[in-house]
Amino acid sequence: MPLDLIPVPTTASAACCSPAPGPTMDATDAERTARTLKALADPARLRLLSIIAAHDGGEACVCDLTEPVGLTQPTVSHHLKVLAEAGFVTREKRGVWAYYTLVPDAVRALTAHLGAHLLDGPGA
Amino acid sequence: MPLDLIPVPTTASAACCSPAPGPTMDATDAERTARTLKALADPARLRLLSIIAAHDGGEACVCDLTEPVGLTQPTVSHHLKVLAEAGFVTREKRGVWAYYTLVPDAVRALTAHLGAHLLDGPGA
DNA sequence: CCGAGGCATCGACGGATGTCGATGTTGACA
DNA sequence: TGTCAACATCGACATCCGTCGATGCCTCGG
Repeated sequence: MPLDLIPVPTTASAACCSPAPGPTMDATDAERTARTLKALADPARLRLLSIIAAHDGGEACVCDLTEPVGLTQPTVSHHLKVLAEAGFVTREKRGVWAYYTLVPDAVRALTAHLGAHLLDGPGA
Repeated sequence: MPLDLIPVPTTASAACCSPAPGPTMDATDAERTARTLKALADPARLRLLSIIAAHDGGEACVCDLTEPVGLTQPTVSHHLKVLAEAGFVTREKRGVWAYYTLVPDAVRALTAHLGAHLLDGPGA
């Protein structure tokens, strides 16, 4: 595109609309990070993770979780599935019970990723 | 409800359904944290924050943000409002332009809060 | 005083999400 | 083998959320 076709802002008094000095988060990364954050952005799921983390060994079965959060068993199962798909917990079936275990590295990876892009960003 | 009406699990072979050893995140805190996380759990808002953080001084005006994210101006304005209400950015109007500034402490507070409840939880 | 431009708000629409009851699946035990 | 219990899946519903076009507000320049 010819540069002389771009209208020069003759009345632009101050310096505004600079393109973006440093590199920013690309669309793919933003989508992945947003999906991971969505898994955490729910009161029930936060409480479930907190209860699991409070248990010895960082694991708990569904029957430990249904009553404290005040939701039905299918709903709790659904939330645990969301957390598992996001990588925050792993599922292990022992006999009749299903034990969910916290994955601390998933939490650490998320917080580190946010910090890298928003705090110690390459542009700062 | 009379306790003797509760059927005793005579066949409960293993130890399951323990109440919860350590203290967990209460409902109010979970709701507040979830609301803050929801503000971040969107690809457009993550990119907006990233672009703002990449600018010098951690501030940018709306005209800097509309084109990179590929959304209309009203949509960008809406996302910025969500981010401002969650405390991640502050708005300052200079002349005709509105400058949004990143609040790093908001990001740090969130990640620290998550870590405190899910990693170095009081029960671990 | 009037026009232009940057930004916020409004109203509406489609899609995603949380919740439930009902049902299926699977393992333990008699 | 049949029954019970724990958990997952399904279908349905209400609600929330992201997006847009249209419009209003406010500031600057003429």
